[in-house]
Amino acid sequence: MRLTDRQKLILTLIIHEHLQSAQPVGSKSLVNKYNLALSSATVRNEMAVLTEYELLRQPHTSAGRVPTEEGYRYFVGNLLQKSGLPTNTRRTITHQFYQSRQDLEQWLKLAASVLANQSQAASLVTAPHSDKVIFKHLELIATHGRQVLMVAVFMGGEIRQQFIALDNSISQERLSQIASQLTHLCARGDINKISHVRDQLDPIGQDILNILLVEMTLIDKYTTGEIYLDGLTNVLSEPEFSESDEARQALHILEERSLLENLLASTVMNKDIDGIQVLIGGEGTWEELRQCSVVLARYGDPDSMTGSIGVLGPIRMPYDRTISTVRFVANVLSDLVSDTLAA
Amino acid sequence: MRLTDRQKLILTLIIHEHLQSAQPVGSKSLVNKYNLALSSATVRNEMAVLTEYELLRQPHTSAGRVPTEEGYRYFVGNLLQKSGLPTNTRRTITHQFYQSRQDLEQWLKLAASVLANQSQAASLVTAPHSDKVIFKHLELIATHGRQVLMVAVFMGGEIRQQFIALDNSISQERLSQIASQLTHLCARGDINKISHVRDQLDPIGQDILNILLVEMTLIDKYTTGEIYLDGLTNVLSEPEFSESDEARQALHILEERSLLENLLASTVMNKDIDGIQVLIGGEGTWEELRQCSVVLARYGDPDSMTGSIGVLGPIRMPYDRTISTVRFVANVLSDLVSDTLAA
DNA sequence: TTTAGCACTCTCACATTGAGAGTGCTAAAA
DNA sequence: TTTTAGCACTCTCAATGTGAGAGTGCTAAA
Repeated sequence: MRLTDRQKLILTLIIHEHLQSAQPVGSKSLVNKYNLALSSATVRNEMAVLTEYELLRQPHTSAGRVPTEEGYRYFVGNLLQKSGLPTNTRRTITHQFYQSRQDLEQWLKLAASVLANQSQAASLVTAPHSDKVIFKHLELIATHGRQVLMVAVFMGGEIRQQFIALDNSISQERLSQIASQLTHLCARGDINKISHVRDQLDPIGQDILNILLVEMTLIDKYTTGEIYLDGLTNVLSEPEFSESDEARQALHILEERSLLENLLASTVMNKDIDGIQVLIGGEGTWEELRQCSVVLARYGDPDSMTGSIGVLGPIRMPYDRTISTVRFVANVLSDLVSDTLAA
Repeated sequence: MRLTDRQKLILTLIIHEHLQSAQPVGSKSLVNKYNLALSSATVRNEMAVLTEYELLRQPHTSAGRVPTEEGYRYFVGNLLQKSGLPTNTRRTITHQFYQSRQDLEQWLKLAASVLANQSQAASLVTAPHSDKVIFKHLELIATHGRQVLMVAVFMGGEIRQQFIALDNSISQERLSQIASQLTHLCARGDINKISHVRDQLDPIGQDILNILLVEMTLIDKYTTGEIYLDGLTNVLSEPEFSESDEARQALHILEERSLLENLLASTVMNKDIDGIQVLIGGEGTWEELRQCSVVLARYGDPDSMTGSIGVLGPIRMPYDRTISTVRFVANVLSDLVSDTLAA
């Protein structure tokens, strides 16, 4: 399927027009609005060809044309030239980041918020995560009563923590001692090796080791830690989600963590050159995303820790703008993270 | 405004009927459905009285009656007898909790999930928080590069933590030393006292102390830490939220953390006997909640740490069921928390 | 290859209509 | 005094019809 320049132009204009109106686009109105040096009949003929190619679709026999998912894919893949964000937008975003606290969590929340606002859609941001989870350091902190906070640090700076309830209350000194012992025994170890040190521990140490092992299994299994969401209500303003049923389906995937993880896991693999991925209409795989598009990127250092950021909105989405925003925010996050993680 | 028993019965039945149908309830259908030993005319007369009292409302001149917010309030306040959850539901819930990991965070997430599922509405759960924030223990954990995780533990078991980026990379040993020094200097101190110890610290210690002070101010200011939400998409299935605009407004309050905190803060004060609060239709104060009702309870130990749990749904809500569920989950959480926090 | 012209199609907004459900009122019954 | 049967009236809602408007495909001429 090779399109002539004129066909490309018409496809582009139809997408552009449909983006604003959310209505089918007719030949006549297109010619008028964009002052084309063509008659509507010619445009009609070209439209017929594009419809033949399944890049356009007619909702009804005598209605205008609407881009198909395939049409959007062609547009994103072939017609969209890489455009940057306006300078003042970039400045605003950068400014927000450097004004926030020097805190990873703040940055991630802010990233989600910026993405949601800029794209007027829902956004998601995952914390950076490493493939290699090599244990580095353990800390046990008595909080109150029998409750203890266990913090495990892994190479690369990733941490996992959880509250645990011991059988008896133990002093902070004793806890620190156990933590130090475990840290030395397990240092630089992977999961298989670590289970061998159990014999050298007292019962409490063994309990904690067990929990640590569970946690390390989890960190291996779930490729993402915390997921930050924002702008969920934005998608409700889109006309395609005025049917609350459609909206529910779309938001459900964001609320159900396991769905979201699947989505991220399966798309993380095949990046295009830019590291930006655009998933349009579920691509036949994601039933819940049939009405949605997702723009994803990874940030961080591919050699150590990476995380994902993304925007979820209706298929009728301003892809150029969204892609630019996602790309820019990913770069900002990469810079911030690699900066603080550098020795 | 004193109602006769018959008026109370009719109000109850209308609410019950409207709960299922989401439609205005007419006199004739009410008599038929519930086999009342009354004629529809009599019921009509009583309905007229209740309408006079503004407990019922007529959407249109010749339509059936719908309960007003005031009607629901009367119902919840005067007609609802305290009913427990069915035994097997209680068992299911309890089972889920005791099967989950012995971890505060898991419990809170589970509580949100249980509330959302049982009530088929949106739920919120805040972590337990104490009014008195007395510093107890500080831990500094090197993660990677210049990034350090600071964990501050307060009396009662509350913790606050954040990543901080130091100017230079520092060894874990040195960090532990600083943490220990700060712990001793600040132990049992409140904010005002703590700032005096600054002189006794080296520059790095002073930096960290500054951040600690900020964090302690924050913990004082924001009365709630983490907030767990669940079941946001549930409310989208209700017919009153089929207008996506209504739905957006309702969900927005849950998404915007500051709004949510205001809501919690202002309602936490005046409890009814049971500790259960029911906020119907925003009560004139909460514009965003005009279409919603919220059922709130506190859990934990009033003398040390308490948190909030709640359910947000449409005004046409099964209050008896929701209240029972909220009460039960609050009790379960209280038990779990006080159990692990006991020495 | 492009375009003007034309007949045809389909949606959408709007008005009309009749059935159904509900109400209030009045006068009779309990 | 309270309840009820009966009746006229009101209002919604779904179904139906209608005409304007926008769009299409096709054909024949430019």
